[in-house]
Amino acid sequence: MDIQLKRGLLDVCVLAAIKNEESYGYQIIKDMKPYLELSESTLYTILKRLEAADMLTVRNVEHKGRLRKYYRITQQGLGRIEEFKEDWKEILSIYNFITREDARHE
Amino acid sequence: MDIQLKRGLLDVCVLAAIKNEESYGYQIIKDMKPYLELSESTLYTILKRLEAADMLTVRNVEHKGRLRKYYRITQQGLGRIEEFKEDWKEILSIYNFITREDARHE
DNA sequence: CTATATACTTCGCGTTACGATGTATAACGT
DNA sequence: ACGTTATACATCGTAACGCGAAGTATATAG
Repeated sequence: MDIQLKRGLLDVCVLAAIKNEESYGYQIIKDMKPYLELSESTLYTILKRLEAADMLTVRNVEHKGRLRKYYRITQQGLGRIEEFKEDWKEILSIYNFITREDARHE
Repeated sequence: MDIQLKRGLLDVCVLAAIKNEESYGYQIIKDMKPYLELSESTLYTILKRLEAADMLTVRNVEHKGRLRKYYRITQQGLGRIEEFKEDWKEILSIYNFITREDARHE
């Protein structure tokens, strides 16, 4: 899919991935893969951005000698998802504009 | 609306605005305003980009002492709109992922 | 013993939306 | 007569963002 189209969807998508239970980077990528593929560099950048914006909190966990950072969504993060749902109405209106047919040819 | 969400929509939106009949910059902004507001600097950048990509052709017209550039969509431009319709299916799938409810709380 | 999977990090690049600013004419209000 | 708004397009600099490339390090599978 077009890279530009993914923008704006990615942030909310990551929040949605941890909406119901905390998760960590590598797992998030796998969970989102069927819907949206994103590279590791992209995800970890997004996670840092969302943390800076208080959309999620981080918890370090030692797992089989490797570091795992578990991310949990905050109230603000949940609010961001709700905002997206509002924006979606506008997106639909734009979609209708793009796919509308010329009345003269109907 | 979130700026990022507009990306990827803008290009196709401009193409859609001239899909049925040629138009010029200032008019396009007015036509799109109910759906999507964009600044002049943004639009003219997009129009140049689309022209470079052979998505549209330009025709200079003298109108009341002012220059008007009429833009007409090409076959490639129409193809781009069709591509978007394909991408839309993926967008919907992402939307469903974002707005899905936790099964345990249903 | 080598390759793959797991897990997170950093750097640099290219694309892009936009505000600010500029140029120039016509129409409208008072 | 004069100022403001509308018309119409152009350029520049900035900041945000996605991603490929490369790095570090351990565990598991073939």
